[in-house]
Amino acid sequence: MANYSPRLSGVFHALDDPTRRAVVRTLVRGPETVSALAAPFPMALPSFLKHLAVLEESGVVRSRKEGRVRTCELVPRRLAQAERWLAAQRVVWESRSDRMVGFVENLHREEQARAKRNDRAR
Amino acid sequence: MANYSPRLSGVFHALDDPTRRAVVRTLVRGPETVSALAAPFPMALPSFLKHLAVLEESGVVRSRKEGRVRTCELVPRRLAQAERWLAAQRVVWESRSDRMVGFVENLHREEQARAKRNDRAR
DNA sequence: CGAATAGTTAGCCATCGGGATAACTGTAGG
DNA sequence: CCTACAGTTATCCCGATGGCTAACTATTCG
Repeated sequence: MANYSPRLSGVFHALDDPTRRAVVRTLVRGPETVSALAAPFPMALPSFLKHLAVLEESGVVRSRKEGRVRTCELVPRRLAQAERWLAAQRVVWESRSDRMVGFVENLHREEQARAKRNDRAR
Repeated sequence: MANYSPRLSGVFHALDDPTRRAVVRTLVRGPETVSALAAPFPMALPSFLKHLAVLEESGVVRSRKEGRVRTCELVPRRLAQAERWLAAQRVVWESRSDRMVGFVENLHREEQARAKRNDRAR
């Protein structure tokens, strides 16, 4: 198995901050410049740039500079990896729940059978 | 919109560490005691307990103590919230991609039309 | 009872994370 | 050319995180 994936850590870390999630929610609608992205936030630009750096380092965002303007865009692949990890856990959990349901149904059937036997024995 | 959700931050933060993800991967298969969970990891127990504390504080894991044994179990709801957030972003991205495809196809049609006009004009 | 088991609490350390300011670089535009 | 604009870099501050050891509590079992 060996599921140590540092990439996944990077993505989840990138998403653990409200500012960075807000940036993602903007970028899913299309590319934006740095200043356009930064505008809604009450923090200084260098502080905001650190968030962008985290997003880029995690691979969630890519950017290129033309003239003095840097344009950022989303890279959906990493988000998809995180989503798939969560889905995989859910699938295991749900399959277990199914077995639990089966287990409980078995208990019920056995209970009925026992009741029947007792009935006949009475 | 106001999507600041500190809960989501907690969940993503809980998942940004490989040790904690490994714990989740164990717990989706069913409840476990603290020592059983800690056994695979090369760290001291108090260090491991901090990870468990993060998982519990985020609401991803719940635990109860019977006698001297504490048993942990997964709470799937929080993971589901994170998964839904990711899915929502993907949906927006994909709808945009659809529009982009339409846009490019339009460009192509216009290009063809222009070529035709030029053809006639020639 | 006494020893082993299962956690827990307390405190120490180094590094990281999110914020700030100040000063700088490079590109447009008038 | 020179000013305004869009980012960038360099530091600093401080609280949070992830690791450790040591010492402690509370069960269980022989």
